[in-house]
Amino acid sequence: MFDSEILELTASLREALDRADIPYPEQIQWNPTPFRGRWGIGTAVAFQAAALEKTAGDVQERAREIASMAAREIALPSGFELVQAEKAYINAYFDTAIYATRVVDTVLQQKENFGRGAPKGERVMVEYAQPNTHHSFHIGHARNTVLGESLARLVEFAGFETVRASYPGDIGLGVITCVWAYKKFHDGQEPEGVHERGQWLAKIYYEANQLVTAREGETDEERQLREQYDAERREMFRLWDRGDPEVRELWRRTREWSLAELYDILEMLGAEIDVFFFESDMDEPAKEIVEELISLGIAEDERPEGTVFVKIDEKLNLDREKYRTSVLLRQDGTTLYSAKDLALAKRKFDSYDVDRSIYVVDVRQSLHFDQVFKILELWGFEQAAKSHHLSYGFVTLPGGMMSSRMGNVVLYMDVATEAQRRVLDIIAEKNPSLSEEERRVVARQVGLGALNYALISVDNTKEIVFDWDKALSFEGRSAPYIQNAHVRANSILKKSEGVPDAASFDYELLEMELELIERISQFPDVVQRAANEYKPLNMSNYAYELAKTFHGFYHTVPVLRSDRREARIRLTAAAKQTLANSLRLLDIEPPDRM
RNA sequence: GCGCCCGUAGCUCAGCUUGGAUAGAGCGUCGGACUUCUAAUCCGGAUGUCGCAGGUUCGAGUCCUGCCGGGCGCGCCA
Repeated sequence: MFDSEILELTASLREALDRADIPYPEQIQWNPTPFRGRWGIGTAVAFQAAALEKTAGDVQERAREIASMAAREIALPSGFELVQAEKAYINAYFDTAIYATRVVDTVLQQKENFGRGAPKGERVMVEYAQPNTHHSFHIGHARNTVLGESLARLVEFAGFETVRASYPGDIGLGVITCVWAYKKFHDGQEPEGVHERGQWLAKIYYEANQLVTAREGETDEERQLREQYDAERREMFRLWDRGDPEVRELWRRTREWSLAELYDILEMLGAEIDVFFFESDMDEPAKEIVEELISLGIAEDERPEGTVFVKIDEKLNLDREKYRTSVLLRQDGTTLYSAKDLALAKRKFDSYDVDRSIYVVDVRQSLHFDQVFKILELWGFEQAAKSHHLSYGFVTLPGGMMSSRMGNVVLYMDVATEAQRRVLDIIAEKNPSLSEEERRVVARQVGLGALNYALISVDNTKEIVFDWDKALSFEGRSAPYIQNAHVRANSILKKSEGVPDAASFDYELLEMELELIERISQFPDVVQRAANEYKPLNMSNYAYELAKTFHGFYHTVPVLRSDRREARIRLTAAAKQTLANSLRLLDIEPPDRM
């Protein structure tokens, strides 16, 4: 927020060093000073300068000399009240009256747009929420969706034109296995209720997989039956591939049940998807693309004896195996997911003018996406360089991996329901004055928020072992902690009867006021950083720090009954706004009461 | 065998991409603060070979190399 002043300061520092004929690196890096109760920036450039001189003396000693000389020589730029050397660091302290006013005024002027970046002139597509149909949405899918939605909000807010894409896996042998079992054992049945129906279908999926999976010590009879079932489902997949009307209709109907459930959950999660791609729609284009790749000499065709594949390492002339071989078509000519992802990527680039393409998909598919991006590169798509697989570790259970096929999953709906139930319990105890309606709203905001925060606030590279109490923590480092800060700010503002139009911060700010203002001022930079690194975790860390600072402020700095009432009301309003903006970028709602 | 990821306090994790001032949180634990702007909060105490070993550097939790431990992946599942 203080770019021009920092530029001026840097220029002044450069001049001072030039005059003394001291070498220094091209980039002069300023960092916040680490001292509490003071607000400024510092640089360690004196160390680098001393090292660059390469004289025989002690670098530490020389760095101190340079720092104190430079601090003396620097003309005090506007907006700073002091430049001084501390050890070998050159520190510049802000004129807090000027900056406090600027920060608070900016927030209150820009409101929900505070922190929004300038348009970047690039279009980003974020693909997330790719659950398979005929399964049910579990907590692992929730991690994916919340991560993707938060990322989409971040890149959009940072200034990218953003397209949200979902890519449900609505076809494949797994899907057909479920359709097969439905027809064979449950033909014509259909339970009431979107989620009941979806979960019922997921149960059939699980049961079907039991029937076609080999068990230890099975009898000949059992084995025969299993092989018969397996043949039946594969036959059904072939019929689907040929467009058999009856199979297609059965598939379409059951598919709708899963999609209805998905749409409902996406709405709960606040994810407004702009475009749905379906795996089944990529089937035909994928076949065409494979033919093109064969004719270009990129893919090799060994049908009917073998498959169609790309030997990527060989094409790239790598001597080590890294990207290996990607198989595009089965021996029988049916498409594999690699071929379908190539078709999807092409559609994104050609029909949606995407400059950057982000895929939020779990870490198991890392090799797959490395392969897809390399094939796109070989094929001549320059956007391949700006395609990024945002991988994340899976959500496991204390007993091990979740698997729809094995039927041991924690369903998102169950967690969401329990989360809201727990919030209602706490409200009953702590805030019984809330109306029924308010309780319902708060339970949703806080319950779902807590879960979202638990999923975002762990680095995407790490696995999450799902634990009910940890995922639904309402204390400490959690969404409710941050939401509570927002509620407290709101509560002060409700009693203040309006926010003054202007106020001066030209007084000796208390340590906690200063920290709060400084923290608020960092928000726009955090937005940019999180968006550039595709890392919602940065924002979740910031939101917690901001809330922590506000809670500290709340306890130690009186607002309404103080002689700095006007300034502090404005500061409280700015804090509330920044908390709200931060929470929204995390796909968490900021409640006014809780 | 090859590739990717992880290893920081008793537990769960930030910090590493951009090297910089005493390595931080939460949970748990011990002790304090509610007739006060909502205690889903705050304040204080205790706890660290930052996996190990080298290297680069004035300076390494952060960068490089090797090793150890764990996870995941590696031609017709997605």
